[in-house]
Amino acid sequence: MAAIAAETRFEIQRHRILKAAATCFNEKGFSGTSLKDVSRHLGLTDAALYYYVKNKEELVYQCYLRAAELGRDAMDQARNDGANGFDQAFLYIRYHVEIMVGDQGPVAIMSEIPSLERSHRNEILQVSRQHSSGFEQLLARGIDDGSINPCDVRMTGNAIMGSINWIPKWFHGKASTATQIRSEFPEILMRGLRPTVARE
Amino acid sequence: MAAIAAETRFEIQRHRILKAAATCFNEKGFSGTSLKDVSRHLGLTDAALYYYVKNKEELVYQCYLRAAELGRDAMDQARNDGANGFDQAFLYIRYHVEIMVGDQGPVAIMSEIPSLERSHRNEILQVSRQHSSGFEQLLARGIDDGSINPCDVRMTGNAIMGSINWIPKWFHGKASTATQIRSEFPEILMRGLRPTVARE
DNA sequence: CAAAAATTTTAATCTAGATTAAAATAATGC
DNA sequence: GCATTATTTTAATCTAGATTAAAATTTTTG
Repeated sequence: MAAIAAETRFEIQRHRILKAAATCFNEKGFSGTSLKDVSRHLGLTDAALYYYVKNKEELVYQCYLRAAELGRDAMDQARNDGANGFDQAFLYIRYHVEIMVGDQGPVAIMSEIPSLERSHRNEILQVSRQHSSGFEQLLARGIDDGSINPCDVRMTGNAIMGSINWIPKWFHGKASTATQIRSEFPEILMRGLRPTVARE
Repeated sequence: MAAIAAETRFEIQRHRILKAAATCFNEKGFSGTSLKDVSRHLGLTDAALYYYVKNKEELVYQCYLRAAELGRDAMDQARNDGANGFDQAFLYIRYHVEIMVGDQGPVAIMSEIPSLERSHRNEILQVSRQHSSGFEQLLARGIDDGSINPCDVRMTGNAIMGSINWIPKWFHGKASTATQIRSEFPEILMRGLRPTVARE
């Protein structure tokens, strides 16, 4: 992950393109955004994009791949940093939210998987499933170690991931809102999971 | 809402079309689904759809409109049936979830607003905002009447609505899952909002 | 600075998919 | 059963947008 070596001009530009594409995809969906939409964001011509990606499908694929990688990083980090299941889940949410609203820039939410070509689709789906089940495991661990109140981890996971995935639909880059999301969302999403105080 | 008068053949068919369209839109997005995709679901030709709607944009518009109306109904009902803020919010979630997984059939999540033509877009956006703020009001009422723990209603509302809106992305009609969602989601989404037991 | 390599644009082409008009078929009222 | 109306299909047309090749421009290197 740590790229000490300076990125080449090519890599930088490619990166900018992915970001612009992610913004557009989140707003209008994959099929709804034309390559002109993307290139306009960068002051380029649509044809120029082909110097960086093979075609439009490849562009989404790369966007989704990046999203998947960032998600995986968040998961690794959370597992590493958290002391128990609750903390790990909490941190995972924090890191994931950071990805959605932070400087890593707009991340494409994976909402048009069917548009990917078969092999790409399978790859993304697989990573995505690992991801969901990874989060469910954190919850399960928390229940196990007593840091999380027993619950249906599958449904709870779906609920929480949905909240996060939907963020780009209403968050449009306003800095103060980003701050709010960062500081409140982890608590909001996890507050129902604290173990109830034992009654004596 | 209660349509005692039998629907005409035309209305029935139109309704079937909207449902098929909603299914497709949720899977591939508005721009990603062709009219062939929709008509194939019904054993029709793409051209036949034009007997029922003016054009493709009108099709999304109708889908979104229907979603908005159902949402409004859920809100009215919840306000009517609930005794306090918490109950109303809880019921709203229940009714809304029912819309997403129940027999009213697939409802198009409003994820490609920008594709609508200006006037339609404004209308849908307006209804949608009323809707969000209506839910936030329920939460505020709950905080007021002591049935909900003080919290940021804006962020909490966004979190909850996101969870619900994302459902179609992972729920694909399996009856047992629908049952699970129905019975668990309202509790999952509201469990963090119960007022903390007063300490004495 | 000149040559080579990298990047971008211009100008076509090509295709999927929206849309329409006219023809064909099915349903309904009498 | 016939005439009328409702519905659907067939067969075009039309267009936006993806893609490509060749030319132009910019950047880098020695």
